[in-house]
Amino acid sequence: MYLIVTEKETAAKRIAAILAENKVKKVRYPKLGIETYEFSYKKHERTVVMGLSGHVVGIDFPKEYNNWQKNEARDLIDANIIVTTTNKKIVTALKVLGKDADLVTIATDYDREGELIGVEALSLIQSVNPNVKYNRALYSAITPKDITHAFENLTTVNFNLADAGHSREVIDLVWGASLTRYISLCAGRLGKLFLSVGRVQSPTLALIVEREKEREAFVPVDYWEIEATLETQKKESFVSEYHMNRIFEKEVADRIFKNVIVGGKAKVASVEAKERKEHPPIPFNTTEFYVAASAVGISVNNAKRMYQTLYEAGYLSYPRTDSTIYPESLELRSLIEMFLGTEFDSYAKELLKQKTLTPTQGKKEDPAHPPIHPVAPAKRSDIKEDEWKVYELVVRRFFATFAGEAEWDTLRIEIDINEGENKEDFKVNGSRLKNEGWRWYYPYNKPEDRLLPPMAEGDVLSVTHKELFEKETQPPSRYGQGRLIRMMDDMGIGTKATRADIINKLVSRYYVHGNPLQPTKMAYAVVDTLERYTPTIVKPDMTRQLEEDMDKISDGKIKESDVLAESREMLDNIFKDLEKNHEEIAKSLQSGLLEDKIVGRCQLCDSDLIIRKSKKGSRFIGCSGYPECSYSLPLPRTGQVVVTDKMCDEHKIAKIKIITEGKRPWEFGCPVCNLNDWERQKEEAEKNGQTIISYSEAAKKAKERAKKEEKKEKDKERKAKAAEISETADVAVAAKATKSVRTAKTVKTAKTAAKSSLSKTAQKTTAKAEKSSSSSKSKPASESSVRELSDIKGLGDVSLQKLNEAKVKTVNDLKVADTEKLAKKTGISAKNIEKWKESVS
DNA sequence: GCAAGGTC
Repeated sequence: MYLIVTEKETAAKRIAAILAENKVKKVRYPKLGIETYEFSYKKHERTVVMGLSGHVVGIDFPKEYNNWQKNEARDLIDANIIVTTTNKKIVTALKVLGKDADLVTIATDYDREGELIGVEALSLIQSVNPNVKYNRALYSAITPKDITHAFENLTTVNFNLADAGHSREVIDLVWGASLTRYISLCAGRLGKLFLSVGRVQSPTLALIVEREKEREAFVPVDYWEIEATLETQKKESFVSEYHMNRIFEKEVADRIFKNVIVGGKAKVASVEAKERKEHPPIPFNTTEFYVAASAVGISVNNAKRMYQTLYEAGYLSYPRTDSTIYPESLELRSLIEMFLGTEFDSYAKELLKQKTLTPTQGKKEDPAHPPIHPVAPAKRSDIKEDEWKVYELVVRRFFATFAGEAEWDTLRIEIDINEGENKEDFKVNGSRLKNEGWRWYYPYNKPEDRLLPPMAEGDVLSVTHKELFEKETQPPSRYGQGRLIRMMDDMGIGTKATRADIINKLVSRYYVHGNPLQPTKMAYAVVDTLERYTPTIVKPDMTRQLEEDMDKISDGKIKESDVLAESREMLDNIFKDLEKNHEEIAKSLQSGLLEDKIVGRCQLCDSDLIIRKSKKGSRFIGCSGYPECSYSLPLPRTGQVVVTDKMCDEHKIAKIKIITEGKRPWEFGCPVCNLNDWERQKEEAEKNGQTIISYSEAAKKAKERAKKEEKKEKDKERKAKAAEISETADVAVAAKATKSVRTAKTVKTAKTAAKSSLSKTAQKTTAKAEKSSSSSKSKPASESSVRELSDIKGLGDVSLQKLNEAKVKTVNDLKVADTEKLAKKTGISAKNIEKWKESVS
């Protein structure tokens, strides 16, 4: 039998379809719990393709190292490393099928991890079939062209490359686990609250902490802006601004403002007309996709999840790729043609008018996967509304990469207000999109036209209004998730498949919270400690060095064992230093821990208010002046308490956020406001003779209120963001125009600008949203038709089996199951379980 | 209860 092993199930299925000369038989192995694809290929009458699920084995320390307190963290450096099975089902299947194989082709992804995954599979097969022959297939896209070429040019397995991958595994485990334990033990944070350290997560955390420090060190500077509304002879008005946007001296600003006289005259000093061209965007890779999704208001996590669903449904290409260059084997024209007759018909038709398609391209090539692109046309009704947004984004981006430049006419008009000594230089910029080009296909974040009345040099204008704005410079903004992922990509830390997970990890370790991301004081303390004693692991250099070593290993210039020995020696030296300074490190980590607990100052005695634990284990906010002062405030019973940087204006105390894994964060808000609310409710209840509401019930009500408020705030943010985007675009409609609302028809005020820069797409999607929500209302039957677990949307076969194994076999089992326990047992995310529960409740 | 890397 001829066995072909791929990295994932979908690749197995598609490769089988391409290679098979006759029909492909899908073969189920109920005992093994897997499926394979069988057919005849060349001289191999029985050819079997089976898919793995990425790595099916991993590495770890032996069991005896499991106890954190019993072992010195340092012992992990030279501890034995064992191979563990991470996917039992597939490992068993590999052995069963491998036994019958006389030839094996490793057809995993064409990259380092792919080679390692392939060698892992091969070793498992060899353990039951030592003399089996094997070779390797290399392909960059699963197209007939690429696959047939790969199987007609089979090559050898690159063991050096796999060794390189293996060295990464070992170094990551040894450094990560030992430092994680050391830091956690030092800080006294054990169990669920341990503090983690790693080659990728720590430099990422350092980026966030550094930015926060910059914000704290930022000293705002006052500046002024001046606007003058001007009117042409034809009574068309527009808003102009002082030629230097920011004026940093008050006296200068006052002088200019004084010189601008309402009712006075101005003159057009110069009119400069230009043309500006915007290149179409490059194809999406994973990073660029996340960035674009974030920019249209889809969070990285949601983008990732929805893309995965669309990929599994066969609508979109493989989600994890670095490539921004379409490979030659991709049949671009037919990918566009498939949209003829769909709702993208007119776009496809327009593109197909081109005799040759010349797509844009970025700089990165990924030998394993092509850039993100649509692979099948979807109908709106086929997929969920949110998923459609993602699908549409991908399709539109794909189209845009074949489209022409967008062309803008721009105008820069300089204006003299007054003449002679009192002359002041003002200016106004105008812009008009002359030729939409790619922006027709990809209308996201499109800057609005800013139209100006016709003017020529020497024209006389009159001043109808003036305004002086006092402002201050703003600290650098915190990183949003999309931006952070792009930075990680630029710095070469993490991979396309892991960057989003790394950020989630920082969140679940309580190092960061919110979006944009804000670090806790604990994060400061950890980063500071690591920077001081083990700077290697907080910098991207460690990854760079590792990459270099791995290249040498795969080139055969150096042995894996030598790299590992050197790495272990380095780590051992670091531990010498750490242990020497043990007490100081413990102190600084613990003070970080304490700082996270300070909420504000006590209203009674001005000491610090601190989050504390009662003897019974419940939390509360107490005064550090206790026992002299016994001021206290209650807190919710469960969830991690996070002190935010938002202050309650009334009580000068930090607002609190409660984070529970797998749930949305709860904006608890001001603890004093919450307590007051409760007392008010209690009083009222007493007056009416009702049962007295408990504090936790009151807190629940507060939670609902907070949710509403949060939503309001988010809407506000979104609007602000839209305005910001149009402001930052080169020839944008400045949102500033808002302040001078009294303008005439030719001037778009910021209000309309903001509204319209949410743009037609946004309006369209709201319209769609309304439409589809009414249509879903009309068939509530589909909701109640969830009788079995398999009816639940988003619950696939794999999860189903995991649930079955955990004895959750019916919808009711799911309803009554404890989310967190079930998550632990099955390995399914609590979030998903919660989602399914909601869908059946 | 440790890492990062695959995949679902």
